[in-house]
Amino acid sequence: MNSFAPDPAHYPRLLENLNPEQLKAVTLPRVSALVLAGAGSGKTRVLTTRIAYLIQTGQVSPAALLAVTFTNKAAKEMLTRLSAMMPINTRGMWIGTFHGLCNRLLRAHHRDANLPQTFQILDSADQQSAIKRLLKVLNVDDEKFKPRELGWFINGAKDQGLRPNAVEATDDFTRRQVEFYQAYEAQCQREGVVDFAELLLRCYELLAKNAALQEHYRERFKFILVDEFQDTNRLQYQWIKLLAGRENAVFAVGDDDQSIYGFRGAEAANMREFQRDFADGNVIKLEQNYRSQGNILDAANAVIQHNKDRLGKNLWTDAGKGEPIRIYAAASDNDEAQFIVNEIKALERTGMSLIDMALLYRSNAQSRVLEHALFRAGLAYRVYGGLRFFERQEIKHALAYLRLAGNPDDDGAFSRVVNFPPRGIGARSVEQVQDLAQRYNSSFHAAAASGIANAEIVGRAATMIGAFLKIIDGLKVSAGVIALQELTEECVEKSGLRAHYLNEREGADRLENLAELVNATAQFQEEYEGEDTSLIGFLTHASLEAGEHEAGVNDDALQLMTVHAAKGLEFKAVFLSGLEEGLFPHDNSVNDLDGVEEERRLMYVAVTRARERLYLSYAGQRMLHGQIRYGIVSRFVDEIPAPLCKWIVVPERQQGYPGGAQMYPASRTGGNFKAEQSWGGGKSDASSRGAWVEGRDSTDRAYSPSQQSNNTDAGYGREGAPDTSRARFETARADAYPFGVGQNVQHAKFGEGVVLNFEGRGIDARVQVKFRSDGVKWLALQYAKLSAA
DNA sequence: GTACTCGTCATTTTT
DNA sequence: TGACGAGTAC
Repeated sequence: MNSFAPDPAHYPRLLENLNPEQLKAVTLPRVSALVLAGAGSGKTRVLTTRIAYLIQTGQVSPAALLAVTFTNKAAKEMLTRLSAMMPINTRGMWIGTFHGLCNRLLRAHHRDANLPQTFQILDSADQQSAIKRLLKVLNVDDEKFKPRELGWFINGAKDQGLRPNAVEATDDFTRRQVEFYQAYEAQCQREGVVDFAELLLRCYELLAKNAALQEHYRERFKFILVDEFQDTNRLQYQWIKLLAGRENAVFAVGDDDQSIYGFRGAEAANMREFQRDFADGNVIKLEQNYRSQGNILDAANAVIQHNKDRLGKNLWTDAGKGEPIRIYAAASDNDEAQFIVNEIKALERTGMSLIDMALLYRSNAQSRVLEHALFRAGLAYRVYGGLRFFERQEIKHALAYLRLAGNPDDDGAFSRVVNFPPRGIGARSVEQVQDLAQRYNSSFHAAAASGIANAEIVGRAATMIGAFLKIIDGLKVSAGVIALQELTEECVEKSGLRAHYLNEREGADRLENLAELVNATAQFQEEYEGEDTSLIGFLTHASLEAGEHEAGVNDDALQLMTVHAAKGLEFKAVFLSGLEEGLFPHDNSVNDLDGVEEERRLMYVAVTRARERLYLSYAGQRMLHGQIRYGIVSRFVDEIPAPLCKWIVVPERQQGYPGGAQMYPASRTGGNFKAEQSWGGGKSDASSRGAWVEGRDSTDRAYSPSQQSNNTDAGYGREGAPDTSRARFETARADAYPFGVGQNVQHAKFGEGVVLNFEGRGIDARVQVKFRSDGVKWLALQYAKLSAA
């Protein structure tokens, strides 16, 4: 009997506690299927349980199955769960990221793929420098052709599966870009390096063009499982189709409502295509949510229902309604931050740990104000999405030496460290080497060597460059003799990196990281024992898994991250900040429908991260790009049904946050709102501070996060439920400006338009108007002849 | 080679 | 506002 034969004593337990849909998905026979898995519906569980089930029932051997994810984290998670479910050696199984699996295939068939066995992988930063280098060589104006944009162009084309000759170029600019793309490909090929997109495209072509290989792998992978299918781009989907052929079963799990990576080429439309191409009606919806309480889920459903292009899905839970969603209209960004701080402290007092709370925002720039407030309050926090370990400057430098040890002809690595640490090889000398390399059509290293030999490089430059070459050659010799860990140590030492950082004022951290790198090599050797522990293996690992070094994950700290980064995670309490038009949805997205729909999915993702408590907040004014921006509440807040929400009103705060009361004068709103208490003994003219909230709706109920103790000193006394938030902002704003947002106006020259936004005060006041024919414009109120229409 | 000044720019991001 | 890159001055 096979080692993967069913174990009746074991596998029924796998299926325990699955709901009917999950069970159906897990136990599907060998057919293709699309599993529409809503947020928190047990997606990963279904995926891994299916794998375990297939193996344990003997339907497939571990080797005949391929499961693909987007992130290393997801792949790892799958492997971990799998090992926990059944005694199995997951090593050698084809479970990994698209890039990881493609890398594996390309290494195995490097000849057929026309790559050196030791090909190196360029990460985004490496790719950028490769592009810059090429721009110099080709003498292209990098003002007109920006490296970043060229990168997008190239990656975009590759993500579509397009080689230069297949890219349609109807205008001159595009033609130039295509030319550059072609030159870039030639450079990469010459240097034996491959960027991320190339990894996939090259692998796709390998299988597409080589019938024998295609046949072999189709024969092998009877079951293909895809995670986060909505995030696949065109090329990735083609790759899956190619591997699947007609026979194999593709089990695709995804959620079109959580497609938030359209901007980097993901095509949620692949899900519809998949239904046509594969599913034969096998669509399973997982709609029971095990994460969030009812109100939160209802809010998420209500928001996402505003999107038109959906496959259709409605989450439900039997967990009960839970807490209302708390919404806070802050006067300013500082006020918002302070509110969040106070609320977090209050939650902490109820016994919730910081680690169970997350503070989310749309864009990274928003974190500063929040961090500042958290820091002042002495709350531990951790910001996700910073620099990753293998992306640090000193690490990249050390890796460059390692790469040169493996392959001295790696021009990217050569350029990076030829004069780092500084060894007197200036820009002139480097240029000289590059020119020679072009003339000889050789690598920088080879050009430098012959240049010195032929006395084309002379004097001081020759001495200095010669010394550098000597270091590289020495490392190369060592690479063949000593183990990876010693080699790394030698790199750090002989390159002079260690000495350099020893002298640098802020070098201590860098030295520590370099020591950590040496540790990482040791760890790598251990972890991958018996596998490819070579230098190349480690370098590949470094490019493909840039940041698995997550320090301090276990500390009890509040988690700060963008909404994007929060996808796939869950927290007891979620604070979603900056819910203002222009920020979320972001300005750059509001002009097209697809853009707004993706933003709305982002909102959906954000909301569904919360298990028990969800706080939404927005600020009437915020510092952005060094200027004060006046915001109105996000449309997404309006899309949440009022009965699910509780509006939190804060009386004047002890310290007083500038811009609060003054911004929203009481005069307009009638002022029958009176706070009954003063919190913390400050001047408590709450009528001016709170006046912009319509008093008639306030419930005057004391609020505390626990709902157990009244009126904690977190400082919130009231909750109100005004009709709509947008209206409130307009009322307030009407004092400062003669027009309200949303109001139709008439301009002498531009004609009819609608008011979108305001900026500045007094004589600086400007108004943003969208005109029917002339688009969106900012007009100075002082000069523009605007009248109400 | 480094320290400075100036200009520019400003979603989201994994591999 | 503030980060970063390019260019300039020593």
